[in-house]
Amino acid sequence: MVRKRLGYSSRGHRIPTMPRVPNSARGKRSTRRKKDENDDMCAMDLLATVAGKLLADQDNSSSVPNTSAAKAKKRKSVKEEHFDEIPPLKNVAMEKDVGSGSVSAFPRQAKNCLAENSSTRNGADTVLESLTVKSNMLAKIPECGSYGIHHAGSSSSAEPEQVHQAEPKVSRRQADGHPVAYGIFNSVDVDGKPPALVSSDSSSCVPLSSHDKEHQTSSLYRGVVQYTADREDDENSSGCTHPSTIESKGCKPQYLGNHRIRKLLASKVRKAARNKICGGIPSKKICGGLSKKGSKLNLCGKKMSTTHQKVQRMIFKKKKLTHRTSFAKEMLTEASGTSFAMEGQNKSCEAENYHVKLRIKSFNIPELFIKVPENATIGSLKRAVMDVVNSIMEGGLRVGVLLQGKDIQDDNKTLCQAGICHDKKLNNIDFTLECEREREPPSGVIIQEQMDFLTTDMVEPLARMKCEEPFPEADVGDDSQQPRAPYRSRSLSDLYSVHCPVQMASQDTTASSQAIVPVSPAPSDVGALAIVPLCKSKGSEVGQRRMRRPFTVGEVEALVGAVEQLGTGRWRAVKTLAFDSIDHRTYVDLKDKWKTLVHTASISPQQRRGQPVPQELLDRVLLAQAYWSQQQQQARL
DNA sequence: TTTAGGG
DNA sequence: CCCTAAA
Repeated sequence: MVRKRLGYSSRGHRIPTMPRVPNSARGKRSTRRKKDENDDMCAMDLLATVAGKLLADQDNSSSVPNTSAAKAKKRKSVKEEHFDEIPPLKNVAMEKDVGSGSVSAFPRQAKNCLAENSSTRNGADTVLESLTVKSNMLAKIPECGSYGIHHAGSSSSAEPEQVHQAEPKVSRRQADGHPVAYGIFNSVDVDGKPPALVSSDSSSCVPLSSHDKEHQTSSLYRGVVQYTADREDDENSSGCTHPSTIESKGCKPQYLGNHRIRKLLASKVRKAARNKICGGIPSKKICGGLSKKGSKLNLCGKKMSTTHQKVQRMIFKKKKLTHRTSFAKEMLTEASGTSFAMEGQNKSCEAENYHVKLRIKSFNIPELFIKVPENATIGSLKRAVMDVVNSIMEGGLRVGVLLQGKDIQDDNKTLCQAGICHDKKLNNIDFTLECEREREPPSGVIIQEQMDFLTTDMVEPLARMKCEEPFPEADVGDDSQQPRAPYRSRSLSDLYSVHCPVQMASQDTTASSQAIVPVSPAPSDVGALAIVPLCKSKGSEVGQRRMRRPFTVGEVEALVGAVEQLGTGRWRAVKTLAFDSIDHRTYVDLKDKWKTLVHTASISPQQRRGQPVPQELLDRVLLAQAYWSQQQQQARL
């Protein structure tokens, strides 16, 4: 019998008579995420939804304004609208110190259409088409990578969250889709030195992420953020400064009537969210000099307002902002000079190691749309902006690397392997900052209050926003080797080791993203996890795509062993047997992995990608696959 | 909820 | 990995 041949008999495997018996019922994650959407929904709605989610974050986090708590409570609603056309009329500059309010912005979704399409601006009043914000921001990046913003002015040092609270809340709903990119840093020098760090002076830092809040990082960078309006496309201007008018261009399909489209959209959203997430927009790229396109998020007012509507439906003005942030150019102290954000240099010649020198001068931020009533104060507007910015940052960031437009996802690959060598020209490298976090939007949210709040003049001295530099970036500078992964370290591995009996192969997950990503720690090893701060928080947003976590050799080994024993039709059992403690591997994942293993085993080694799986395991895969396939057939008969 | 497969 | 039809 086959069994014999395989040696299964020795193990006492039983023949699976019923391969498909489900064992336990543990569910994993639900698969269906988007169902909510109505068919009818148009893209706008979707966007709105996303935006709402994003906003929600803000709400949570934001809280009290420094100035007065009371005020804080009031909220204004800010909505973003999609008004496209609006050229960036005004720029609002936030001055560093000025006290200010925070403004919440809504990210625009890149997705499409939404906002952009609509071209009308509303009231002319509106006004802020584009905001240019210049501020010094300190962002902190929590360990997680989330950024904290500090507001200086306010007296307080606020605890992190507080800073804004007062601000109007923005309801965000959908944010998912887009990642928000913030420009956070100004420049990163490869050398690793962060440009000037600003200490948080007066300002207190407020971590964006509300949850984590605690993190404060040490180094802060200051940067100037400019928002320019760009569309998603904006190509990049290196200068970034140009505000572009946004027209509806970005939008593509406005209305998706079909199912298919919707689906697509949804998935795109999801993806976007994942990647960018918070922002909603697609990730932005950060390019050094070149601008990349900033993504925009749009929040659609419709949904958002739902709740809000409640009270006052104020008239909001819409603003569109796009921003690009060029982070503090000032900061660049050292670097200054070059316009490019990134440069590859050969400096390495020096020797030692070949280091790739990269400079990230600025990051682009997606467009933000804010709606505020005409009678709102400037302070409130500022606050709203701040809010938005904070919310964006709260989520935690993920850094992505694009080489010639292609996203390099293999975190284990060395720069050199990826084509980023000291001796090459690196004019095609882009970095993306994506917001990781997802939160649920509080639904209705606060809009009205915000309004009130607007009224008040609270101007708090938030004046400056400082952005701390995220570690990753810093790292980048330093070691050319892997720009992106600061924390990386092995948090994942650690986790694994803990949970999984199997040893993880050496995988070095360097990817920053991983580091950032929340990993659900097993209860037991929390400590290990700590390293990875993520904000994952509970639910990720709906749309988020899970982070890619390649199977390690150890996992493959465990999978193969389990399948050998249980067969190929009992994934739930396999999960329980070998991956019970590994939360992020669902039985569907195991099934999928098995599928790929079978495929991998059947192709030539040269065609295989990723970390090589020992041939011995692949042989077992084929054997087990053959054996169990036969068993299933017999069972059928 | 699981399986099983296509995408 | 995601998404879903079936079971």
